[in-house]
Amino acid sequence: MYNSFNSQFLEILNDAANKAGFSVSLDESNSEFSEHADTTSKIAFELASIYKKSPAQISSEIVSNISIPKGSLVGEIKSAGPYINGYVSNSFFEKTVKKILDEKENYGSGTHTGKIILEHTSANPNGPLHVGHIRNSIIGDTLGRILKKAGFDVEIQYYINDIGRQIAVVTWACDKYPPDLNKKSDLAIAEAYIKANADIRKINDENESLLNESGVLRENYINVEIDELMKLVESGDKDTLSKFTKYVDMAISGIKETLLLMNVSHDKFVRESKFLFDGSVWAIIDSLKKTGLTQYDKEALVLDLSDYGFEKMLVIQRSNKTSLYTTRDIAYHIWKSEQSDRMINVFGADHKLISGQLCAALNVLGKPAPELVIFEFVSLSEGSMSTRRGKFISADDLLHEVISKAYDEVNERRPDTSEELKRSIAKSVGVGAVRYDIIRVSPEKSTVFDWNSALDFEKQGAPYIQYAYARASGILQKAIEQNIVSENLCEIYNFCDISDSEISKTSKNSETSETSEMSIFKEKYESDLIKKLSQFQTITEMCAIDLKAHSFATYARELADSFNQFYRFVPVLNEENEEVRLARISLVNASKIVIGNALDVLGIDALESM
RNA sequence: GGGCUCGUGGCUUAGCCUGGAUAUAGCGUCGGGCUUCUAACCCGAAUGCCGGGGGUUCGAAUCCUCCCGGGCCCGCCA
Repeated sequence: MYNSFNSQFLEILNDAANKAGFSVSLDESNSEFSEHADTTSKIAFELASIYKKSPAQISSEIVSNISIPKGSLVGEIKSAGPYINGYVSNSFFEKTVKKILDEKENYGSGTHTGKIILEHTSANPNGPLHVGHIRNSIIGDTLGRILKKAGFDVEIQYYINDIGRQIAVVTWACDKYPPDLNKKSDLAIAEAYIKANADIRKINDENESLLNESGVLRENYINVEIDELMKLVESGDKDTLSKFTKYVDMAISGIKETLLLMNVSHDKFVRESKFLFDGSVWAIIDSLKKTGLTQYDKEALVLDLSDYGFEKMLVIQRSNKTSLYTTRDIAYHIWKSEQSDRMINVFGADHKLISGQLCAALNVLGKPAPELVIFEFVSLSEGSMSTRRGKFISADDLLHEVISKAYDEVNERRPDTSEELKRSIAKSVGVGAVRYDIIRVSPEKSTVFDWNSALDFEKQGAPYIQYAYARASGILQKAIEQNIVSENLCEIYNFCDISDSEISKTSKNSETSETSEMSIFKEKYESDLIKKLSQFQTITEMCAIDLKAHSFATYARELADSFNQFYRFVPVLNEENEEVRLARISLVNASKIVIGNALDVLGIDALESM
């Protein structure tokens, strides 16, 4: 509804500016949110230099030519120095609430079109997800939900490295140290992987000390065996391949369990090996050779990307003729581009260089490159996390600790509720707290994980928003119990019914109106809340276009804030006037719908009570 | 060493792309509010040379430049 209001504002302003003698054509970029008004335009600044007048003078000249059509969502337009401020009309409020009640869970959906393949998480199957990985998962998942809400057709993929060197290490490791089947499968894989890496390091260290004496570097026999495994798997050796697959599947099933716990889902899990065995990797190597930009460095095939600002050659095939992640990734992206209009990848900052090279290589081949959402690292106070070295905090540990803390909280507040409900609320609150805490910070900020702050979920975080939803539910529940409204909450207040087409009809040919229709919503807390509700779609689309999930988190918090203030100051069930009471119940219902939609976009459970 | 990125009250953080009205919010601190729809709530107060210098501009947290500090990357790993 805010979108409609704003475009009407711009239309009126455009007419007024032309009438005042300024030749302009205003679009969305000429208005913005403002703390001083419901919308504002800075167009006077732009016109000032052209017409050699002060911005304030231009602003007042435009405003004196304003004529607001009857029935408009715009109630008033004023100049404030150089700014031109727009305010909603009284009818805006009832129309907004009505629209929400009509559209329910579809309220706020955008009209964007196009197929997007969004890739996120894609962590190596060598262990459980850690607190760094889930920043990727949560940013990716939330972004996916935002894009879907904005109207895009989104397919979410997890790209599984199932044949790379690290998986050869996993396979070697699990052969030597069989994974403990009593443990969660991804953790069991990690334990073997960590031991194997320790073995490799130990031999390397020993070799280095021998090198000091003899000057000849001995080959690390484990690396030799791992190289052998890679050659076997690439040649399609059945036994080796089935071992790789077995361990990868173990890790992935554990990872999926963690993702499920966090409300993160993928539509497809795509295996790297697909692009090796269907021959596309070799086809790409051939195509790259034809560009004339490749050469051999020793036995390895390398690609010259100096035209794109990359100084070093990009290796696309090892000297032993096995393939590399980079090359398989090029194949993957070409495959994705063939079945989508846009590709978006969520990557950690460590992938910045390689993904830049990937885009350059795709460009060399004349293929579309993905859009990148890069997030900075989550580290530990003692340094970077590393699965290989076993230095990480698993997502499972974090989630279980937070859920357990949430349980204590619920137990204290609602000692009488059933054990089952308490556990369910704790899970929703705990997961929500983790998701919100991660998504609220913009991705380019690097962070240091700290148990104290992780467990001390902020007051105005997910539980705050969930609480606002639960409060709305509580009022509606009571309203039904008291027989004020029917079970299905239908037709509880009869809002004036003016369709949008009637609005635009009147806007063309009517004179300036007094726009004096009164609104049933007279309290400031009501109108502030409704204005926030009306912004849902505008905010969602802004976040979708900018690929900024964290801005949505801010909006959701502000929305809850507005509702909590309304709740505190405006009586609903206790309101004496029956008509006003029904209107407020409608507003509570509308708030519940919009907060619920916001929580859904954030992947956080909406709770009827907590 | 080179490239990328971040630096905003005690702590965490929005705004920066696209310069403009008193710089956003939370935590913490201090003070107030439950016989009224769940206090996981609400209200109020204090706290900022927006890392530092220089520049562009009528106007800079925002653009340019240099410097300082943190993070990431610079593998025939992914």
